[in-house]
Amino acid sequence: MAYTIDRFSAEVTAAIAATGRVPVALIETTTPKPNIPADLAFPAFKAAKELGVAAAQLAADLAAAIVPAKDSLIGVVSAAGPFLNFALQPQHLATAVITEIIALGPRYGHQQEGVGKTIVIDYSAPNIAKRMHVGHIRSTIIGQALVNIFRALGYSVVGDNHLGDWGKQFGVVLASIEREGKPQSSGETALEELEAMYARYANEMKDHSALDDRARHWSLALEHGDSEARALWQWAIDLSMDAAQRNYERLGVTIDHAYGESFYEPMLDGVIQEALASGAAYRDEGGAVVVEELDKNIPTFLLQRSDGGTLYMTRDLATIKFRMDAFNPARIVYVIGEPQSLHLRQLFALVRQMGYTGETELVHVSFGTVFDNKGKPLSTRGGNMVYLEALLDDAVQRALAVVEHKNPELPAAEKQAIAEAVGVGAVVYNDLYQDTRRNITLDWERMLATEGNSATYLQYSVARCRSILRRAADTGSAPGNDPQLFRVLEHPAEQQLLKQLARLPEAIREAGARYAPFVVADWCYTTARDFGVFFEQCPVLKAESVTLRDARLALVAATAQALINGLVLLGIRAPERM
RNA sequence: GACCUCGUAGCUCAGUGGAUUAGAGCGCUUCCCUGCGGAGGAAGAGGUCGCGCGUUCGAAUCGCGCCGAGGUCGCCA
Repeated sequence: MAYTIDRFSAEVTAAIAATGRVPVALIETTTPKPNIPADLAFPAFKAAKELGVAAAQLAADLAAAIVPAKDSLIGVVSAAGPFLNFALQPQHLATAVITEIIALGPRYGHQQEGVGKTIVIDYSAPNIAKRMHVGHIRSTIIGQALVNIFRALGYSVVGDNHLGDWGKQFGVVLASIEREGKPQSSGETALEELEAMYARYANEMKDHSALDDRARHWSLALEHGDSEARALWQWAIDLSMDAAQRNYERLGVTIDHAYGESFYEPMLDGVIQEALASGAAYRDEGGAVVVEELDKNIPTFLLQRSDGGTLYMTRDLATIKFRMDAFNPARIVYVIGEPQSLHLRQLFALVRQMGYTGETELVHVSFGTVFDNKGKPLSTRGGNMVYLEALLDDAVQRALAVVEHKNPELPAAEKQAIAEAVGVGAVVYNDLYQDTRRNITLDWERMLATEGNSATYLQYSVARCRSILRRAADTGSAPGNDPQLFRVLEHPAEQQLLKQLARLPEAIREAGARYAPFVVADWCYTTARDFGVFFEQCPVLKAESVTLRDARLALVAATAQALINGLVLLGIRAPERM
């Protein structure tokens, strides 16, 4: 599928090549800054240097030599110093963009680059026996957005929820249950009790080695299939996943698999043996399996404890082997916090050394830590932890209050649904509107803002579009569908909006290439702003002519569609009205 | 000590080699409802792009060195 924006780019390259003045290899075009009145530019510096002429002269010669065909997307071609500028032909732009959005509907922006390739995305990964909190929301939300984006790019995406359901930490959970008894409550309350028990135990464990031994004992019992340990373990998993599932549903998160760390238990011996056999690891005097000097910047780490227990790293190693066998992916993407970047560098270095991954690309999409408004990291012990369910509930309550104020006449059920979409959307957007690598400060007011660069503003823009279309339908008019009609959309605000709509495919590609959902978020925001300007300057229902009205209605419909497509990728719903 | 991430307007962020005005939002100062949703739009004030040296015709952008913030570094995950 060649989108309008791609055809324009291809036509520009072809037009330059057709002059015979510049070798094709030297034709690189760039998107000019917004203040430049052009849509694509050819900076002539390199080519001019290569050809031994002045850049400005080359640009001027090319401008004179290029004559776009009548049906070309290329409009005005001009030289501005050393730059050769190409503008889109306004009428052809309008026709091409609107017809392709109408034709593709929900698939507008989707493409084929990933067809035939598989990507495994590892995300969310909540800890069993704990509530989900703001620390988990980032991986969950960013991961799901990446899943959506790569699917839109045509990849076969396998999402995997790598549950923290194993290891010594779980031994601590079991030991604390042994000591204090199993919580009798249910749901998040039971998880809250488990967390408190865990915290008490872990705290005392630091000074009492007997407690530490007991935790290790339970972790080994679990590994060895002890029935009591397994029964408690399964109970904790069911309890935790029920709670997690409620959060996932609200967030629009669906994860294909949830193998969890425990799934890899039977494979751990095998990978340890392979690591030893390959020479990547050795067993030291104490019995621990050590990997060292993979690279001068990779510190030594362990694959097995001296007591025979396995580690996070052991399970991650087995996980990669399993994923290669099961999915043969082109890439495996880990959506995990920045503090784990060393762990992943170590893991990646080891699997490459062992030859597990071949051509497969291993990627760490890291994200920053969440801090409270005083700049302190969120922690259960610090008493400033924010739990996901409570966060969502609070956001929805606030949204509901606004809906009640703005649109009191709506049915109660619809108001509730709107509040859910707006509240949850705000929380989601807070994690997606900026580069994920940054640390974020939990600023309640900023997060739940309904103005400016916010989810609410994007949803509001869609609602305004829908409102116009509803009113049009009420009076018997409808968006035009004759491509020739759209040629009348020559107003600067219309042209600006059309160009922005044309860029969605490009934005999705870039978001994928950079593992950066914020690129899509940014596109949505810019689109909403361009629509806002159009809305002020170009009356639709009261346009000067029926022709113009119907063409504008089509532009409004196309805007709503494209904006919704972008929001869907982010996991944000857009209510019909709000 | 080593390594990783980040440092752009009062605050939150885009901009990741190109065009004599570095862009948004919030906040601040003004303005726009006899037109489709004011959860909107327009205008203004506000910046030594952490600092220095270098590479280049050209650097917020690339390299090196400092400074500052956050993080990590064999038996947690």
